[in-house]
Amino acid sequence: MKIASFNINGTNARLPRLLEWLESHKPDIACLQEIKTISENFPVEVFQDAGWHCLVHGQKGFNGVAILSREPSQETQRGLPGDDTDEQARYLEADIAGIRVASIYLPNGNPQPGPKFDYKLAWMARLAAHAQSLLALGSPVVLAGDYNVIPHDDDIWDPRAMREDALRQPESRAHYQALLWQGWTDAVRSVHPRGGIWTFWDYQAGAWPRDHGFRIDHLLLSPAAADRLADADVDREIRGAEKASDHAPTWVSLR
DNA sequence: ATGCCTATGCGACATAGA
Repeated sequence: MKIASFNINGTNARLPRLLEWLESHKPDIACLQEIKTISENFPVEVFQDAGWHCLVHGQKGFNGVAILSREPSQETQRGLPGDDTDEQARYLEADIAGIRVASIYLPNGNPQPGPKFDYKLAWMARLAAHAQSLLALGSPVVLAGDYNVIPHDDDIWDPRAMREDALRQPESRAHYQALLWQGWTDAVRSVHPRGGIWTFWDYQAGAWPRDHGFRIDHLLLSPAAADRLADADVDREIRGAEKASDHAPTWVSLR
């Protein structure tokens, strides 16, 4: 059972690349972020014709998450609980083949300090509260998404880079670490404990050819899911394609 | 010290991303 997280940076701009990756790398479940479209305009028929079940939580212009799966999905949550005034489409959750799976697009938080950074930290606190309730299920849960957090200095090509950025602030890292202390396993970190794995390369300044990347896309496993961990990695070659997203697909394989 | 790119929206530049 291969579960992937992929920030596609725009559905319509990425559709051919996305379909190629689904066909060639064969995830069973693909959690998508930044679909950048309202749900009505997500090309559900295209994916259904290719054999995928679709759940979509979109909004106009920005954000938006979706879950594609080979087996049928039962939606369990749309939008992150804890703030009825939050209208940003950043969380979608479903039961698929006996596994609870979430697609997460955590707020970027720049510029910091400021209201966007405050929103990010508040969102992470809400995520922690909901994640705690998911752990109480005792069943396999995978929280897959773009967390917009660089967890460690060895998760970036140069620890001095991004120093003032919301993605590597101590507060952002502390909220991420709090999730791990709840009992979640960072799948890629577990398989590659020495770091040096990137999931994002900026479009600017030749970041991809220079391999100036960092790791912000994560798959967190509940204990029952971590017991089944077989492998985890990044499909980094996808980043080198024409019209690629600035993120690469990141995945975990469960027994 | 700054901008470098890319995608979207009723668009001819602004906003957001990370």
